Amino acid sequence: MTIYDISSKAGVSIATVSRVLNGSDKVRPATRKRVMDIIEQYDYTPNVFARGMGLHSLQTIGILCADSSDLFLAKAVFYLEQELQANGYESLLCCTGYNTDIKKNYLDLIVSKKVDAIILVGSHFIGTTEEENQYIKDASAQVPIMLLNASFDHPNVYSIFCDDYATMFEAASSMLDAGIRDILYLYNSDSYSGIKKQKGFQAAMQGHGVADYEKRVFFYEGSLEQMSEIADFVGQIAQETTFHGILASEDALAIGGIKYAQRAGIPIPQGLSVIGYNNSMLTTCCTPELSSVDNCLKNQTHQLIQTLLGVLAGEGMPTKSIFSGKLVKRGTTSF
Amino acid sequence: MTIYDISSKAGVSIATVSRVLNGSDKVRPATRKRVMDIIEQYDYTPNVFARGMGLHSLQTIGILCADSSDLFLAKAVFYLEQELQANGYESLLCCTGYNTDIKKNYLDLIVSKKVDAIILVGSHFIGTTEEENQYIKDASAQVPIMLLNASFDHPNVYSIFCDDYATMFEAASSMLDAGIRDILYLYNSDSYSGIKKQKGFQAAMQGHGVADYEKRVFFYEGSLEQMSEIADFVGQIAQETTFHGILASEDALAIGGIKYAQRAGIPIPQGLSVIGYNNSMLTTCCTPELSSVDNCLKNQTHQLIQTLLGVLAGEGMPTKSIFSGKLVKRGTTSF
DNA sequence: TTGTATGCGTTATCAG
DNA sequence: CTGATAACGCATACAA
Repeated sequence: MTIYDISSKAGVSIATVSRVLNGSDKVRPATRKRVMDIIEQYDYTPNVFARGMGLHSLQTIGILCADSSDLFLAKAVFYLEQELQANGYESLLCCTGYNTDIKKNYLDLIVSKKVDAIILVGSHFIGTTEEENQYIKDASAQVPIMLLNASFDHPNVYSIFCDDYATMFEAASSMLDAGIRDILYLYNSDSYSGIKKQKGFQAAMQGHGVADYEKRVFFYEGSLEQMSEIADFVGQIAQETTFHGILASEDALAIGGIKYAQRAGIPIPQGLSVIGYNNSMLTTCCTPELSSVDNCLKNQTHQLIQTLLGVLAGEGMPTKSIFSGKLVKRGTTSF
Repeated sequence: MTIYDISSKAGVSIATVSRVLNGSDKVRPATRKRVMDIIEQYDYTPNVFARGMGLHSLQTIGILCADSSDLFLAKAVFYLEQELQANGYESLLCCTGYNTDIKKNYLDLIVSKKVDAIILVGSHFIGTTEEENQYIKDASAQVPIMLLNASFDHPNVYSIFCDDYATMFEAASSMLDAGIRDILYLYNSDSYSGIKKQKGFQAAMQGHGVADYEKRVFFYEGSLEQMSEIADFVGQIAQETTFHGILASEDALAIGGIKYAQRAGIPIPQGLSVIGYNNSMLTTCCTPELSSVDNCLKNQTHQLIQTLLGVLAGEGMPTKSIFSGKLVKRGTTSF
């Protein structure tokens, strides 16, 4: 079934069929109905390739993320795909892994697929040097780039993110205000957002006059799927560092802290306060349940798609949309 | 940049450029090099739409799943995407949700996108009646259908799954053999795989001469992200049913059981044994850690892609690939 | 081994 | 409002 078959069966030209297909208002209702009937009767669907050639678009958005099985990223991808679908766009998903060099290749690849825009999910795609980010500039010359949970200043690049610095600053401050000054900071990523969080923590500690805060920051290298190993890690730290609070850049790390405390017989939150980040489903898995920072992912993804639709429609859209997270208090904190 | 530009710059015809592009061996090495140099110099990439029209393929596989943020499905999607990517295929992701009617529309949609094959992730796509599954038959007339964690007999449909019946039978049997006969079975899905698991449980109970096993099966309706609500649910059951073992069709449900026990002051595993399913990251979040059934998802996805590649290459491939899961013993069981 | 000509199924630009 | 026709960029059968 092609547009020619339909046109001959309906007794019109292919141009008219095309107009009906694309919802042009310059078709007489009677003609439209006649064509529509044939289309439905034969269950005709336009060939996407031919359509792509004409439109230079397939109504498809490329989604790049490091690891779609990561709790946070998976949720982001899910929300994005749902909203895109609702607006008539398909999603081409690419999982790049965390290797920097490979990301560039994937971006090139997906650009060559003629997607209408590209969404970079998570802050792993933004490096600290100009050179590292050159590949994003290059891609942005071809197609709009949307950043979720990251920020980058460049034409045709739109950033939607949570102000992780301020949010972590507040989380740390609330713990400090509660009189807990010997806080451990656990993190596992030096991504754009990871660095912001850490700076927020440090600023809060500094602001409260805590001197040795730099020695209280620990990087965890292992997998976030093995909480007991994270607990081991915290246990090692505990041998040479005293702490009564844990702030983590990821819920999983915080859970490792809780597990350590349970092993060591430290009561939570009396002997140790713990705050996680992302407010994921993990927060309700442990006992007591984990207080965590909600970075309002759903709002972010919604804003991102709205911005994207605006950009594609040629409207002027904000280059940056900044949200602020908030602490969701549960059983691992008493303040 | 088109194939015409390259051909004129290289002083050859577009046919030769096309041959170079497609790795035909009927090109003189010198000519090939000359063309390749121009291609690289101008960073030329063939237009995917035009190529698609010629080849009737975009080297793209459609992936349908109900919810890509579900722990199990997310991992499956991740593994699949990685392996497809490694074999030169792109992934078009669609999250359908759990509504049956909507699934059909999505499948039609993705078929119309001319994907080379479709992977249905999870058993939610298979119904119990012929009529429910008609949409799969229809789609299979157009393109190969791959089922992950489900089974369906039809030409051009390939099933890769874990024998959930036998696996759950064994898990239940091991608990029964340990002398625990008052077992609670928790589940949250009547999908193909969900039914198999439940039947496995029932067969084991029956085989061990437990009479009232049908009254010990409970369906949980709520979200799997709120473990405390699951714990509430288990608490309600406990008011009228005695049990010393819990078998769950999902890790999250099992964790709800653990949380209930912690609240009620029941020691695990002394007073209650718990076994989950999927062996997800949740198993290491709780204390004690959750014994769970590993359904070897990674092996399944690998086998699926191998089968798919074979099918696309026109080779004869097994219609069904069946794996068997195994119980990973952790702290919530003592046998 | 290379070149020519044609088809692929649309969309879009003109006339009418 | 409708129809003819020219792109669109590539693959490929057929010629040379």
